Amino acid sequence: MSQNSVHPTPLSESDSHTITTRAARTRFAPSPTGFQHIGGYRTALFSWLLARHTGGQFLLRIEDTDTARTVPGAVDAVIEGFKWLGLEIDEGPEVGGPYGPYFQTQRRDLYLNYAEQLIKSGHAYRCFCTPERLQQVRDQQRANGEPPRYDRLCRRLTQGEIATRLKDGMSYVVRLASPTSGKTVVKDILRGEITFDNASLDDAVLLKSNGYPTYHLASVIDDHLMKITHVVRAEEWIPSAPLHVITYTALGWEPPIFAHVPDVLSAQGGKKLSKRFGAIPLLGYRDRGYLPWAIVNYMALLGWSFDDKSNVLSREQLIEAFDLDRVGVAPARYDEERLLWFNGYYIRQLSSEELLERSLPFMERPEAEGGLPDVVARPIDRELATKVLHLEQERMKTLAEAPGMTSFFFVNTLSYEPQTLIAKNMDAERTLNGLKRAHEVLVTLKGWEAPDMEARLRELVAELGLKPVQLFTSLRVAVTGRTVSPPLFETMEVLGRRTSMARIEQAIAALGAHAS
RNA sequence: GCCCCCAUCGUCUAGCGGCCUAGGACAUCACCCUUUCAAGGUGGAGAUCACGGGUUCGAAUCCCGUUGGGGGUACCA
Repeated sequence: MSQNSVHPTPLSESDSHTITTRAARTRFAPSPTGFQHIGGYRTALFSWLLARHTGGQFLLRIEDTDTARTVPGAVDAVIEGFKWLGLEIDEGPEVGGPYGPYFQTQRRDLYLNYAEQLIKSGHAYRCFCTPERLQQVRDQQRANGEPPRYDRLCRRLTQGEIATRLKDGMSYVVRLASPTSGKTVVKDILRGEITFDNASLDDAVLLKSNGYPTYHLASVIDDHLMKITHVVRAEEWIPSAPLHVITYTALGWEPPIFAHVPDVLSAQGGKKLSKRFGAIPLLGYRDRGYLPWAIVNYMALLGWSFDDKSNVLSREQLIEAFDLDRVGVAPARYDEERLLWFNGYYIRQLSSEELLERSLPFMERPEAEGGLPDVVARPIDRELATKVLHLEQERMKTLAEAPGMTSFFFVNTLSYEPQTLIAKNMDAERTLNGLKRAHEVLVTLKGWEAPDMEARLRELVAELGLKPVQLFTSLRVAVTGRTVSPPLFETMEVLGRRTSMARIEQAIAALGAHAS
């Protein structure tokens, strides 16, 4: 088997069925050269969902063969990201597994052996060309309007010439001997069959001169050895997919099923989401107060849909419903508004305890990092926080908003413009009077419960011939220091009698001074 | 340049030849609820299904072309 074209069979109905029903082993194989963002995790999510849906396994493999670009901490961050999202990894670094190691740098001998095997079988060859010559060739080709490709100089070397160079200690790479005629078909479960003219293929480097494999070799070998059934990866891999198919075949292996999923585009423009174009690392969302499942739910619907109306999906529902067949092929744009909506929705679903546990870290961080004012003692009173959070729950879009929204419950002194005490269609005098009368009414109250306050204060509103807004606005500002707050009476109840009354008194004083 | 992928409301999408005078969600607007803001409810606006040719009794749905966007073109993944 050498330079023949590959003749695949079309994807039939039954193929497509068995393809998604048998237990799938999938993998996410990032290179630790940076920090993964929503785009990468979305691809990983599809992989994970396929594995879970079919009762298979999801593995994590670190493609760290580009040692120069490896970034410290990137591996830990990826794993941390999966943990945070709640997507378990069945095999990989940390958890191990029967097909390890899961770092490609620890599998060098494997790649070397297979490269050797490919050379022996004539599917690959040593190339002694220098980078300079390669560059020169490409420049020339470009100048001639030809597609830049390796000119296969070393493919024509005789055994003797090769031996001489080896003896001279010349460094070399190993290249794939791509077929030069015929066609190679890549079967993609999402896109059907993609046909490539072999004449347009390049003799890709499989093994670098430093002995490390390139993606093209390493991923093929690992995916096969790790028994990966479905390769779910970004669409940027489509152009090199024929090389992979050829390599599988050359090694005598059956290629896995490919699913090239579309990119996630940046919010601003039609560019692929990336650090350069508006992407933030996944864990950045955790720091910004996002709930992991809100992210997962949002990501799942970026390029995949269940039907014409499903929107909010639980973990169980998602796993049950997910199918590769329903993954779209058109790139989707990242939409922060929609993500925020999901986040707000899931925050509203939280129990009091969960809301507390999730919000506390945000409230307790230093003021400079967005936490409550530093004058508020840590740890924060959990009982108070629970009540307060309950009041703000349906208003929060992110957990990071908690400190800002609730600070007036925790501080001793409020600071606001006395002017804001005066409601629309009110004046200072009537406002002052209203506050004084409200104070009188509240003082006489036996208990300190919202329904009571509301009943008595509404009577007062009627007595003063005012509209509820006219009085309640003043009280709101007096008690919270802001014009926007949770419902007034519940707020006062949580705030407590002493604090509420003191604040109303302060407002009266402030307004008195302001008016005079 | 060459190769490849893609194309339905602003955004995510449903649609896989007749159920479409194109459905849902986010965003947006109005109204209701209402002590503010939210949440919730109701309703509206918003897509000549990129364009042009076919095929067909019939096309958003199939085919071809055009345009537009994206990706690849490394001893990076």
